[in-house]
Amino acid sequence: MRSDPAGARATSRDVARAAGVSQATVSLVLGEKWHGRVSEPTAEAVRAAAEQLGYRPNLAARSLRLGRTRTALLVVPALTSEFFARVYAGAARVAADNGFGVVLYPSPEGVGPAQDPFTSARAALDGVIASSMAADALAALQDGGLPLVMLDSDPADSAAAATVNPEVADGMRQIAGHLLSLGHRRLVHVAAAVDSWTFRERARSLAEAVRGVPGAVVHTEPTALEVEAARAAAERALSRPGPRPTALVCDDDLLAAGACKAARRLGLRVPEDVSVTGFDDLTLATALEPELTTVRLSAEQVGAGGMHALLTALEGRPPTSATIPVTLFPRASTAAPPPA
Amino acid sequence: MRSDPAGARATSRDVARAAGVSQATVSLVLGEKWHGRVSEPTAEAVRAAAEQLGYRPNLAARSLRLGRTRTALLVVPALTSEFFARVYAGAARVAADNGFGVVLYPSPEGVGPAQDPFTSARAALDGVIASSMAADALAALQDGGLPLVMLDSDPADSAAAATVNPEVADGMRQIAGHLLSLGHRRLVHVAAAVDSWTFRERARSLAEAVRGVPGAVVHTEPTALEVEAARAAAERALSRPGPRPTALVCDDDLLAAGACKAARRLGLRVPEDVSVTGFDDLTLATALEPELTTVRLSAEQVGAGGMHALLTALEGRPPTSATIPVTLFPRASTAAPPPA
DNA sequence: CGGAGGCCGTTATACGTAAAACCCGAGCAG
DNA sequence: CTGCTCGGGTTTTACGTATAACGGCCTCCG
Repeated sequence: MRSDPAGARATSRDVARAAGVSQATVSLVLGEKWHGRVSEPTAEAVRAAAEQLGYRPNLAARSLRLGRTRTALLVVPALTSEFFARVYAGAARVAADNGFGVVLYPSPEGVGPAQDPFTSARAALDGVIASSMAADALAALQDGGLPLVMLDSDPADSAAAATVNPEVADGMRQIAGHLLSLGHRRLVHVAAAVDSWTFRERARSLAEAVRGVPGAVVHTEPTALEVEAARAAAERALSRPGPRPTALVCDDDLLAAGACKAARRLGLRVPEDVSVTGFDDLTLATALEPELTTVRLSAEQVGAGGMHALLTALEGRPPTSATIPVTLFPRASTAAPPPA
Repeated sequence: MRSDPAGARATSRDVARAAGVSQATVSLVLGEKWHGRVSEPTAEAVRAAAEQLGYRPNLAARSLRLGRTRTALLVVPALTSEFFARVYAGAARVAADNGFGVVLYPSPEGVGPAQDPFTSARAALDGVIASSMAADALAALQDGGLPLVMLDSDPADSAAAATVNPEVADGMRQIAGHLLSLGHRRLVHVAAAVDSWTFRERARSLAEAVRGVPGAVVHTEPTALEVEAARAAAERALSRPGPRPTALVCDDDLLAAGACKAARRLGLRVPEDVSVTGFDDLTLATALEPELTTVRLSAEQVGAGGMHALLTALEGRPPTSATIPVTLFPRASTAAPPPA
């Protein structure tokens, strides 16, 4: 219900005039804290006037007045990834439950000059949640002087901030265990060539797991985070001289899709000739054929945990450090290696 | 570079004090419009003080003062879809080129009470871009009194607003033409059971195209927008009594993935026994095997077009109505039907 | 020598809201 | 009768910024 000639939004003063009260009364009534301060008939008149004028509070003015905004900024490296969309969803849910909002800032990859997240966010902020950021990007965020929560990032990058990290090392250990116990010994790590904590951790954990098994080796094949790049990388790895690897351990489900394509192009069947594993358990994992053996890493839980951590930080409590468990989902893309 | 004891952010007045000038001068200098009003040494002193104090303008105060915010709200039905992430990317790019920002509002599907996008957005807004919204949701957005641009929505829902629509009807016509010319006559439309303009348009266009060819029929099988639901739907369609359909026309790539799984579960090969087509050309389309024949609908262009339309609207010019062309990408998931 | 402009700032103000401080009349206890 | 409380409001103020309006001082020209 709006009414005014478009262009001029109604202010609380307009509502006050229409209801025959002062602006302060309008603020009290609509702020829901008028009990015992305003009589019911007056309150009702104010609400009616507000409704009739289509009044919406000016958020800028409110933020300015209150000094806090009940708004968090979520910084993600890329939005096109389902993973970060899910992180957002988790954070937004917890935020909504606590009267907060979440504004998204996809840290631009080359879009103009490196912009300042705080001003580009276009909203006044109470705190920042940064997901999967490299150390330098984090440093910039810390200069904001706002409470900071790091998700999926190296705890060493900022000892002071709260962190929420999925147990990726454990996940990779489970994948390695799964493959090794199936009898695989020659593994390829189709590794995301991205400088971030998660991927470093995945590499470290895989190497460690393999090191514990005599005769097992892992060759690392780096790739960009795209299906085609992963296909090329996997094809390289499968075509190298010497005995063929029997398992492709991919840093995420998208790369695993590329690996599957590589196998097929070389005339190899998955999983009979070569096993493939993913990571994250996105929609893609079960959309592919065969369905991917992967590790489910609940991005929603990461986002939700991040928002919780931020809320406790905003209450002045000391930074927390949470951890999100992961689960192996053995599916159709892995099997025992072919007989030598 | 921040310095103050955390908690108290530096204001322009603090900078002024540090630089030995008035607050107005700080505003002039940092506003880049000081030429001929402030001497170079003074300006330099201000900039130095600002840097040293880690000054960042208070966005709420600035918005309040200026009355406009150079910020647009993008309302999308769901963020987990790569499609909308791309719409955002396109809009954000154009926005950045024009000194604007974009704040995202994923219209929640059941998250608490139907929230008001304008207040939940947490930012003061200049305009709204709504993507793929149903009529009732659009009506709510129009009450905001802000310039509105509709993407991928029924132009009839609001004659007044600007629209940017991909030529989905043309896309579906191309898909139908492709299949019909390959010789297919018994089609199934694996149709998204979502009340929105695009999907209505796709159904309409497909029906129309088939109607023009004697002996061609299309059976509609509705499904939720999920891989598993689509698989079930496609399995139903392929198992119906009577001659088996030879092509599954899916409303988007995700549904096509489900259709492929259905075919495989029934022992049918794609494309030899049954052809499958997608829509949108997301990453998924080329991650699958076989790669999907699909229609590329540039979500980036839709987003970019939406932002352009909003910018012209903000200049007071009359609402525009743009259209985004689509292109058929014939790939490996379609072939001639098997001989009867 | 006086006034008209530049030049380089400063002072003052408004944006819309929330809330602290204040105010007034009525009821009520002492 | 006086002074206090209390309900039901109003007046006032502050948040931080951008900018319009104002004004000293120096120079230059008539």
